[in-house]
Parts: sequence; structure tokens; C-alpha cells
Amino acid sequence: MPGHRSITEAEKLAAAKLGGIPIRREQMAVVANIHRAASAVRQHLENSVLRGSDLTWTAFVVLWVVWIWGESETRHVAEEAGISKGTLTGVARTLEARGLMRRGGHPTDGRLVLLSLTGEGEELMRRVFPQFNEEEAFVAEQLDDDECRSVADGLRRVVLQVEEHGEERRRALLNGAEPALRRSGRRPKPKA
Amino acid sequence: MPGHRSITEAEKLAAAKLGGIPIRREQMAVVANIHRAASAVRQHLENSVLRGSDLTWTAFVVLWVVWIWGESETRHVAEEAGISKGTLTGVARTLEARGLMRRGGHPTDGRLVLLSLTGEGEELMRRVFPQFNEEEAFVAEQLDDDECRSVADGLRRVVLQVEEHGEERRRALLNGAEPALRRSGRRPKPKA
DNA sequence: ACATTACCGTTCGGACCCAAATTGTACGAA
DNA sequence: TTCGTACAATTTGGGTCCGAACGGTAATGT
Repeated sequence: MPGHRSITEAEKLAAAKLGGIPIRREQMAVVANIHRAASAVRQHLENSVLRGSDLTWTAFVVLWVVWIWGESETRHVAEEAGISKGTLTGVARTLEARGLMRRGGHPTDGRLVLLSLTGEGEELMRRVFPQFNEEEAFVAEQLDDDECRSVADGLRRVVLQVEEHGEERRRALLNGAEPALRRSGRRPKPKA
Repeated sequence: MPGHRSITEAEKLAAAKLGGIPIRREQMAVVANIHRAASAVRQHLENSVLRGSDLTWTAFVVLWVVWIWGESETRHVAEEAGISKGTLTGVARTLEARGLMRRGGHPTDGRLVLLSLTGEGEELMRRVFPQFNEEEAFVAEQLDDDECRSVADGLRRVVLQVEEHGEERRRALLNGAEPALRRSGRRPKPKA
């Protein structure tokens, strides 16, 4: 492990400002850089390949999930795409209107809706995904294959940690307190 | 959780589906996991510490930037927070209305607006940030300090790559073609 | 049989987000 | 002085996003 990598100016300032407060610096840096990287990568991909096909990031992710998994129930697609059910409803409707996606009822359970790609959707993904992957390679250009694997593995462990222990942790933190509703979103119904 | 689809399973399916297409798999995995991790971490932090203080993710990031950097010009805050200037105007107005942030004019350049925290804002950050950092430590619990440094360093190189060569790359890809405007956003005024 | 409970996708309200258009300040040139 | 250009933040318009409430279907009492 090479000794001292360049630390951003922000991280140095933070360390100074937080001089008096005990801080887990490495963990702070990893979280901060996850979001920096996510934002930078997303912006690059949107502005290079996605805009050319008139797709938003979310729309592309939804198409990708259904492409890879095949016909799927909406809740699984939302989960896998990392968006809420409500958001998926709108995105799926848009994609359906553009002829890229199909919405079908479940044969035995009337509550479910199944999503699948149309032929046009399949064709789009076969055309767009290679371009997308090309830009993934570009953004990761400074990492060799081993480093990619190593970083991906570290991130996978972060995701696993939250998926496996996140809810329990949140319960423990609130410890019986009210879940504290969001500032935005629909107001709870005034209880009788 | 029956039928739960784990990450590694998704990656295996992708590899199968893409069997015929030549793909940079390691680079694909790193990008995918950056976004999975970003989404998981953000959701955990919003639902654990941020909601309790009635802060959105964006509002917290803006407060954090001004806290760390001290009184700053809005364009720098927007840049550092990773949001557009227009978005910042709204967020700053909300935070000002809640008494957490102050907006002042620049002493010599009347075009600039300076943001700074009020005493109440400072106090909020001194109270909330340690909780926030505690959860940063939680999500990174499966990584030791060296692994955190290593992952953070890899991500930093991704950010640097996009920041330094992204625009050039996009120009090369479009190669003189129109920038292809967004589906959303205000329409350009039709030029006479 | 019928009420209850559980779960699913959709609707709705408020906040967020970008980028174009707008408004306003600064400053050098004519 | 009066332009004109440059650059600042803000407003505006189209749209995304989450999560509570909603309406509907399935499963489970009783």
C-alpha cells in the first residue's frame, strides 16, 4: 500500500475543523468519496452516452435490471434499481409509452405487475450497453483490474453491512422513539 | 427473505446475459457497486440521524460544506456540495428560514452572496455531525482502517479521472454533434 | 361466509434538481 | 458618460424522487 495518496483540500480542512472532536477519519473519507465518485460517474455517463439515447440515469438502470433479470415483479425491480416503488411506477409508465417496456399482469396473483422489455427495448440495450460499458472503463481507467476488484469488493461489503444490519441498527438508535417523519412527502393522516 | 436477490447473484446473471458481448467486467462491477453503496449509505444516514434533525441529505451536505469551509461564496458551495447553483438557492433559502444559515453580501463585489452558519447552525452541526460520523463508521464496519484508505483512494482516482479528462472525453465522443438536450428542464428560447 | 389482516402497485404532496432565461453588478472601451 | 461584455445569483419550467395514503387482491382467521 503506497504511503500517502493525495488527500483533497476538503479533507484537510475537515481534519483541522474537527481537531477537537474525536472522529473516525478513514470511515468519513470512504463515505465522502463514495458519493463524490457516484456523482461524478453518473454525470459523466448521463452527459456522454445516456443523453444521446434520451434516457435518464434512473430509466437506464430500470431497463438494465429488467434486461438482466428478465420479466420481473415491480417490487423486485425497484429494490434492485435502488428506487422506491412510487418512482418506478412513473418511470415504467414513461418507458412503456416509449415502446421500450411492457407491463403485464401476473397469471395467478392479481396484485402483481410484471415488467419486461419489448423487442425495441432489447435492441436499445444491445446498442447502448456497450457504449455505457466503454465509459465505465473510461472512468475506471486509473485502476487496473486488480484494483477494480479490490474496490468493488470493499464497496460490496459496505452494501452488505447496511442490508444485513441496517434496519436493526436504526431500530436500536431510535430505541422506541417515533420514526420522525420527513419534511417532504405526503402528510400522515391525522389520527382519529 | 425468500427470493431475495443478492449482489453477487446479480453480477453472475449479468455475466451470463452478456456472454456474447465483450465486456469490461471489473470496471462494470466497480461502477455498479459505487452506486449501490452510495444509495445504501445515503438511505441509512437519512433514516437514522438526518430525519431526527429534520434535514435532507442535500441540506446536510450544504451545512457541512459551509461549516468546514467557513463563510463562502455560493458558487463554491454549490460546486463542493455537488449541486447546481439554482438548487443551492432554494436549499439556502430553506436553511435561512430555519435560522441555521445566514446570507450576506460581499463587501466589495455586489454580485456575490456569502453563506455562513448562524450560532444555531454551528450548534446543530456540533451535535449532528458526531452522530453522522458514528453511522459512517457503522456502514464501513466490515472494512478496517487500511481497507478504508485503500477504497477511498481508489474512488478518489475515479473522481480525478472524470474531473481531469471527462469533458475532453465527452467532446471526443460527440465529435462536433449537438450536445443533445435533456428531456427535462426549461426549453431554450426559440431564436428569432 | 365474512371480517380481518397482509401485501401489492398507484396516487399524491412536498422537496429537490438541472439548465435556460432573467436580473443585477462590475469594469474596460469608445 | 454610455456602451458592451463578463460574470454573479436568482427565477422559472419541466421533471425526478421519496414515502404516506389509497384502493384493490390474496390469504387467514372465526
